Amino acid sequence: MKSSGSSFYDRIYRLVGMIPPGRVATYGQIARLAGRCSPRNVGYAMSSVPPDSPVPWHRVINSRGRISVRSDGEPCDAQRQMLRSEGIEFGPGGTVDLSVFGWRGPAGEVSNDEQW
DNA sequence: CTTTTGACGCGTA
DNA sequence: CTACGCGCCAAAA
Repeated sequence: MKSSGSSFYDRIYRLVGMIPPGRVATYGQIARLAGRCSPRNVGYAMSSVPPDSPVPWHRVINSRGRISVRSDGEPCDAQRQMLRSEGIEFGPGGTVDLSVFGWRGPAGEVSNDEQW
């Protein structure tokens, strides 16, 4: 398979890449699944996500169900549109109902066929 | 090698 | 509901 072993970043990308459409995961969620309980690293990893990475980073938002903002200080409008396109609805203020669109985790995706 | 930063999480006020 | 501070780990300079 692949000479992975890049770093724990690769783990983040993989977890994010397994998020099903119409679902959103939080940084803390990814951080926990990644094995490291540092939500900051997840955000940092996302920001470090190269444009050639097949990682739907737009499906990763903060625990409050809000879209994160970049260093620019303004959230990516495109991200909100993409999530909206996937069937995710935003409440007043741009909040997402994690109780409905919150990703249950790899347990709800792994079909025993997905290998790491 | 050390230091700074970084798309966060959570508790408390 | 919002605002502030602390904690966390890793990568980049």
